[in-house]
Amino acid sequence: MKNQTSTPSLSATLADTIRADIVEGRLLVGDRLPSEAELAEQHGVSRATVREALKRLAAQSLIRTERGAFGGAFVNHLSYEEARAQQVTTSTLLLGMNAISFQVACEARYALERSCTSLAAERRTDALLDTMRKEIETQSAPDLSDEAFCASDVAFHRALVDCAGNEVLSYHLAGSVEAMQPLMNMITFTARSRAEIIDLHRAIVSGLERRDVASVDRALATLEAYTITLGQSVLKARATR
Amino acid sequence: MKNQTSTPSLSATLADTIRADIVEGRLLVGDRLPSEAELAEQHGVSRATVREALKRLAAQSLIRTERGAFGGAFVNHLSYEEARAQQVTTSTLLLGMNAISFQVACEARYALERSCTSLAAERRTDALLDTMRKEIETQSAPDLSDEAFCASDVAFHRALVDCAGNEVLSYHLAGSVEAMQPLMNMITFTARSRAEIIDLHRAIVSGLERRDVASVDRALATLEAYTITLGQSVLKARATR
DNA sequence: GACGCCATGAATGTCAGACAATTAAATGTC
DNA sequence: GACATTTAATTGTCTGACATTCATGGCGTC
Repeated sequence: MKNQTSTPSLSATLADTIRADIVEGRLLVGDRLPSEAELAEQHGVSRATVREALKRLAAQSLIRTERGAFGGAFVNHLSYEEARAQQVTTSTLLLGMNAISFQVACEARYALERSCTSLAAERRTDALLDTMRKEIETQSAPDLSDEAFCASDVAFHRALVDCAGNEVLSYHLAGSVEAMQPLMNMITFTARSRAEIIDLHRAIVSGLERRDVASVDRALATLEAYTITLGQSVLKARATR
Repeated sequence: MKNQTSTPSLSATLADTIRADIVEGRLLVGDRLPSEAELAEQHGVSRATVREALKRLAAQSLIRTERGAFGGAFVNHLSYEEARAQQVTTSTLLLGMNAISFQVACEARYALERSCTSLAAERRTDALLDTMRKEIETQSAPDLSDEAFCASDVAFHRALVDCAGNEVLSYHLAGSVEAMQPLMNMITFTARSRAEIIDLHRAIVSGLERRDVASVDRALATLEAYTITLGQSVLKARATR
């Protein structure tokens, strides 16, 4: 009996009702909800309560509100971008709040990422390979900040997962990769380690080019092991400090 | 000029401010936010506006509110369960709203799920194998409804991903598997197809038992192909109707 | 008739003030 | 010390008002 929630608030209940209407298809994308005043009357609550319920739904991108005449609350079309942004927020918080070891997080991330190698090798396009090559160039700049290096790293891996040519897969993988970024940002990348990583990135691109699944997979495995090593040395440095 | 967002509402801005405080670590888990009245004064807005902002954050499970003296809004500890529930809501909506072909969704789901096979074979426990066996028994009941069959299927696959012994991986995979459930529910499972699926489930368990990665992987691949076939025949049946 | 301007009305966004409900802590009582 | 009562702080809800936004339609001018 962890969560009694003795008296769930009216605004929460109303939000749940409307959410169910949307998720279960009784309200379709683009549909306009009744006005706040109408909802208030229909459910026997005040307008303030209705508004709190609507704000809850808006926070989950389930609805969007427009002002002015013929404005109101509309069932939102959830785009991949919005969905991914939400997933990243949630996952980032989850990772940050649960004392998760760097190793476990890394293991999960690379396990997930490797799930796209076979499709990626099969379907990779020249455009995406070019994107990856450009990111490698960016990463090679000697005066690049650690943050910029990480950002380019994320962009590289996003291009990699996009190679699989499956939007749904890209959505899930990009979310999990991005959620790792704050953890990755703890690492200070020396020139030595950057060179190592860039070499592996090159191996990945070259593997995709030759549609050589095994070599891409091997490069990712090596990258995982290397990243974990880096993470552990950071942790050791902190512990002795 | 699709989204000007000319005047973001005060409650949205305030929510963003507090969200940043949480995500960027200025507010830690368990911290208590100032009372609504104090927040209203601090930010020069009314209490109603503050409340709308707080409801937005509560909808994302970033905070939780308690009533009574010494109650208030507290930075929430995001559990795996809450995080997964949110991810499922988002992903389910994304799949439902974007005219995604069953095949693409299925391909993504199984690609992701197969990312845990190697770890699962290595780390599977007897307890989890037992869970999987029990679900297989449930699925074998001849008078089982389609919904119950699907639910047991989800439970089976959740146990499978849990075998990998990595919480983070389980969180991501369970989310993507569950999000597929509404799509799976469209399928009517004949006795013939249930038998086929159960056989493959048995193959998975037996493969894990023997720590035979390749055979688990093969069973999942077959399951993917078979599920896609089933999905397509449903679509054809609908088209000719 | 065509064009631009403005009033109108409907809706959301915000505010102020009040009261109800809840709950932990302080206080009183035995 | 154990138990009942009061108290104060805080969220939850309601009411009524006003501000702001914006599509529509009417009006006047050319």
